[in-house]
Amino acid sequence: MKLREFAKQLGLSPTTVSRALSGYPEVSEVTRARVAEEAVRLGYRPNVNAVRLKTGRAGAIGVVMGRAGEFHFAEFMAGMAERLLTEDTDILVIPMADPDHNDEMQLYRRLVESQRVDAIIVHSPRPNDERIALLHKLGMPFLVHGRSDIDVPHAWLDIDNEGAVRRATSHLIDLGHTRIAMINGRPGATYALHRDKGYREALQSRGIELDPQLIASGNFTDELGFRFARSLLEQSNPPTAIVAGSMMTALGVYRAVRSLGLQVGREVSVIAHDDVFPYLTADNMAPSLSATRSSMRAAGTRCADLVLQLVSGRSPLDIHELWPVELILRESTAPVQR
Amino acid sequence: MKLREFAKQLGLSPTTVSRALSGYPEVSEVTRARVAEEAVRLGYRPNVNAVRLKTGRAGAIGVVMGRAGEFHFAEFMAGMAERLLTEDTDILVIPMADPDHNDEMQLYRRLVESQRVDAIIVHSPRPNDERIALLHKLGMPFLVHGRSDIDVPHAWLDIDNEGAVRRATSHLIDLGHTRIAMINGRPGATYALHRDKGYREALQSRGIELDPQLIASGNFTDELGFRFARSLLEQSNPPTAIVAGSMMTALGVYRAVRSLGLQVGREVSVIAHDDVFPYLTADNMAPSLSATRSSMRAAGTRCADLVLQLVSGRSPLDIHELWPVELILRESTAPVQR
DNA sequence: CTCAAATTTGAAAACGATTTGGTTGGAAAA
DNA sequence: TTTTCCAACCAAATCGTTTTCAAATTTGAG
Repeated sequence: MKLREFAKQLGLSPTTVSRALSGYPEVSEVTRARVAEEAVRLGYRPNVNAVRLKTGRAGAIGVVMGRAGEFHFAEFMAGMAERLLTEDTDILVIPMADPDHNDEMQLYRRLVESQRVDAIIVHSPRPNDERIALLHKLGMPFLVHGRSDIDVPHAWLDIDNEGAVRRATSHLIDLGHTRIAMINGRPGATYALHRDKGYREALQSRGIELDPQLIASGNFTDELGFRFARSLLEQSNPPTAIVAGSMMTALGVYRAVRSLGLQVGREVSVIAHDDVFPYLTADNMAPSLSATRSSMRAAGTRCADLVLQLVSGRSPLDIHELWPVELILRESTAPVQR
Repeated sequence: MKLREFAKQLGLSPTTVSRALSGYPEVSEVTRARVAEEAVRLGYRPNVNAVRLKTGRAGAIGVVMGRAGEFHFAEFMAGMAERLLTEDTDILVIPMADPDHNDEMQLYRRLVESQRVDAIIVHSPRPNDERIALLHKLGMPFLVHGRSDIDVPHAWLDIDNEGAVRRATSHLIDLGHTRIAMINGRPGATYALHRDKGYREALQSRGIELDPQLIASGNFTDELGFRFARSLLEQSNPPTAIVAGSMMTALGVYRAVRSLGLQVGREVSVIAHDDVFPYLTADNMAPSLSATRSSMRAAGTRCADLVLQLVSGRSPLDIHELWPVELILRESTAPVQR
């Protein structure tokens, strides 16, 4: 059913019908009601492509998905979806070609030029992120999930990674730990730098010298957690505590500790960061896992919200949200054994 | 840059340019080359919305995302993305409103009517799935990821859940186990029925009577695995083996076993189904986890491929792929202890 | 009761591509 | 030489909306 047809059935012009449905003021309430009602009854629905062509709006916001298939991606998306449910806006998932650099720039450029999205969400930005510069230059609205130091105005939402790790580390120091290992994310992303900073600051402020051997970084897999923890704990001067970075690495760390006949929450304390997954909870681990917590799903919801505001004209200049992170203490952290 | 403008710069008509770029035969090779080259140089790119309006193609395939934020969703998507990278097709993620029934039908209906997608992938179908009937009725191309008994012709791709669980269970029986518990997915979905069937058949063919107490079902969370395994193992007549359903429930089961001072691969054997995640591998669990394995990512890739074929006219009638599942034996399965 | 102002409605021109149904000029066939 | 055919190109219609500008209708003041 097309507009023409539908309008004819109502004995109205396409103009009026279009206006009635899009909520313009210059149509009487009585006809608006009638149009709305009949639209449902006869099943009229504007052709989305025609609308988009005419209005120039794409009706979608783009999310570039890395190749790694990060496990928190689904949660973030679910959060976005929740917010966009009532909106007439889609989520467009754009696969990232290669981790290759030029290619990624090409990807963003093409995405903008093809006008398939009204805005883009940029994940895991780097301190000096070309994507941000590019999007800004191209005039595409975008929201950065994470932070960047780049000298280009942009909207962002991030969690306080630095503070989270600082508090986690400090707490371990409070418990008497001095050899504290740390598993970070892939080097390059700002959040990894922030975590590193939080870790260093906590140590430094308590006069503990940093041992570079105690730091690892890479994708948040259980394997990384296992290998690193295991190799450290086998050494002569093992750490007594580990800041594990993510739920998956924490699983690996737990396994490593057990495999050596040690016990988490006794010989080794562990704190991880918990993005809050429905299928794997810190509370349920054994022993329950102390964690810095921040809901990835909530972040997705809020990001969607902010992007909608961005699209409808809000300036990116004053969109800067830094979410605090809670530290929840459970059984995996305990005073250092002597 | 619009087509008009671009064509004028080349001294050609929009017609010829359009044809040159879309690979029509009635344009000379030399002009085609020139057009292609200049398009890159001047940065001309057809407006996607105009193309879609004119051709009636949406250039996107829809995937409805459940609210649960299942952890395998990201992998499936990553797989799809891989295939669609070179194609000019987007993935549209549609949030599912409520698990409420009517709403879901509404969702699909609206999705089809709004013409935002060229095809839809339906996940976790039920034996008699109204969504399938609806999509068929509405004439929207779709691919079912999973199977349905519904009496409507449709394309599908599924893994052999029944065979996988049958083999897993049989193997446990071969090892001497007779009390074998089973954790299934949410009741209702066909795959859960298939798994149940595989389980029952394996038992029956070996003359083992089924104990309904040994079966659980629900979302694949570590919590479910833990609670169920724990409660069973505390009983007077505990199972000696558990078919754990998923990696996450397997984690819970492992925890439960350990929490009771028992050992996986000794007092209790465990087999799970592994969708192959980069961040959590069966091989890395301790003890390493015997698993039926089938790559979710590969399924995503293939589904994308099939959907593309569907869109370009291939009949759904002969698209039926049943993927075999490998059973990989590791340390978590061992002969029953006596 | 008139006339201007305010409220509703419509006709037609976009939006930016694709595609139908021609032209055109030159080579091959008669 | 004339006719036929083909390759290469183009003008204009079209996809289904939104929106500008103008017309018709109603309202309210004088």
